[in-house]
Amino acid sequence: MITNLRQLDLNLLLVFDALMQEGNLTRAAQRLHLSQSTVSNALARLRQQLGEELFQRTARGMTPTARALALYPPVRQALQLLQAGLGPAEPFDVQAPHVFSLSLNDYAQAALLPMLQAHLARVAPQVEVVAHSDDADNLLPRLESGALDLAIDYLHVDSPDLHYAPLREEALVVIGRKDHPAFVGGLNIKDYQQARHVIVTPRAGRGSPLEIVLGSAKVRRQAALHLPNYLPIPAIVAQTDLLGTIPARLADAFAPLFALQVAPLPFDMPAVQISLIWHRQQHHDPAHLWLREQLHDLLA
Amino acid sequence: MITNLRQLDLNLLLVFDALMQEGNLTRAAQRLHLSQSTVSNALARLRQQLGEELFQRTARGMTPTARALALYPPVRQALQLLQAGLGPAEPFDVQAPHVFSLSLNDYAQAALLPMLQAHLARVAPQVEVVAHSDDADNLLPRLESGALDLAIDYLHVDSPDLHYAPLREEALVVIGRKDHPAFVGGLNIKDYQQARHVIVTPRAGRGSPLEIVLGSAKVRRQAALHLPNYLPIPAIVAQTDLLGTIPARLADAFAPLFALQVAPLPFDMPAVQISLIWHRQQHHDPAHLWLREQLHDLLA
DNA sequence: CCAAATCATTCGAATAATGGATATTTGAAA
DNA sequence: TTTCAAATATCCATTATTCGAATGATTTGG
Repeated sequence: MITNLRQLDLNLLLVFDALMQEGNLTRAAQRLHLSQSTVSNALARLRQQLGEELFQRTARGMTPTARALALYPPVRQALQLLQAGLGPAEPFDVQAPHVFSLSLNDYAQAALLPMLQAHLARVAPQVEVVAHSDDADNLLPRLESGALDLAIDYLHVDSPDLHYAPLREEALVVIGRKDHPAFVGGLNIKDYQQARHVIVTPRAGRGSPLEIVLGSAKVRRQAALHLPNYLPIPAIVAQTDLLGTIPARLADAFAPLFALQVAPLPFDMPAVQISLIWHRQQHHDPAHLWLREQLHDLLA
Repeated sequence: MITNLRQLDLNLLLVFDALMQEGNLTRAAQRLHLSQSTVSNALARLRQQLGEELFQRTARGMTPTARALALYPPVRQALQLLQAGLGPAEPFDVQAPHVFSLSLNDYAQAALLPMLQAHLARVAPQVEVVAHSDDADNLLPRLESGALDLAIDYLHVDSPDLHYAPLREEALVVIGRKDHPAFVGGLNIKDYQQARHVIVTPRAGRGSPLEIVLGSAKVRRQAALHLPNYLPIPAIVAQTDLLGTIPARLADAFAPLFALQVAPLPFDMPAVQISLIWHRQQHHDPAHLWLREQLHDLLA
């Protein structure tokens, strides 16, 4: 079994690929512009290097063994990747089907995806977007593996492999129900500390910018309710005495609907910088570049 | 530029990969257990075969050119694929993160996904499922490219590349609002033909099993409303004089809620066979195999 | 301009790939 | 069974490639 690719002459994989597709050594040789004997020898070498039978001889050619069948998909896919990657770089075809997968929190989903969707429907109708909820934990590996194309987040994971492009800023405000006593005469820091809060659960070990500012300013607040999402907060706040600290744009949208009071933060905090985040593996991919441009144009 | 992979010695890609990662020819040589001169020669050959400069020499090693940076991701990914594919086949790790993408219509989504999700949450909490709506058109290419792992459908695309596994059968029934006159004294075929219907739009050129049976039995019905989905039908039927022909299980669930009348089809029609559909490229993939088993177990 | 680090080139020996000719194997038809 | 056509394997001489040690050339920071 191969554990290191140096144990194998990768050129033999071209022979394997052709052989799997032709099912016939002579025809595979023709396709490769090689002699039949060369291909036979190559196959023998491949068998020897892998230590396994790959084909069984029949009267009409070669039929693959189970092992060969199992080997074929990754080989085919790898060769296809190389073919595409080494050939001339095709620009992204906006008419072609393509799936992008993004990670972003529920507020960002609600704020950005409709805009993005409307734009895509117009300029690239075959393009699909799959949104995943934000999960700080596996961000890097998922971006690296390509399971995620992009993240939209305030997180700053310190890795030389990640690219960041500022997308927009979100200022935070405090919301509370109509007639909430904390807002009388303006919300000050004492009111804020004495109230109980709905907060968005910090993700695995990482404080949000808000938590960090609160921590360094030694402001303590008591959480009565932890949520994984932002969108339910206005409705909850409207029906309780809890305060919520949420993006201003979100507050602006919901405050009228729920008759909420909105107050600026009673302490200094810079707006939260939301960035596009991607892995350098994707940096030069034409499709990826195109999506980044679209997002940037839409939000700047 | 490479148009045919035979123009290139694929083994050189290992050198390229190591060089990209080390940024230093001497260290790359060490990592590959080759001499420095061998790697230098290999690099010269690679440059010659690609017809492009890939690295620029510096005092500390080699920095990649833009071209090399663009080349690297597909190369890295291809090598990783090969490494994984040629190595010993790892069984699927149910604890590891994994994303499966499925195509199935809205009714199947509602009927199957909660079950699947509950099962996965228990046995494979890190596994995510992405559902895509059914689209007969691009099924084969999307399954082939891996954009879709599985389809769940009654479609039978005749391709030697696709595998089918019967999953379950869906019988169809007719629904109408309470007091709908067509149901008086039992729904017969004349009632069915005279009524107007809500129908699910047949997908690109392909009739559903129902359409086919209707066609060959020369039964004509008039559609008043075409929908792309099944789930809205009960609510629509409840508020109109339209009839709907939908899966019995769906009717059973919604008839009580909307006070609907349910009648068997007034003509002979075998139950619709729903199958798991996948591409042979995926047939041996351990993760894929695992998912197929889970689905099969859940529904049989 | 020097020194240290690093990459490129040269060269002969060893190794491996190639393809023409020929032998062997396969499965189906006679 | 025998025969036959189609196909793969093997042999071998030729050609091409790879390897690494030694040496030469280049780069950049000091």
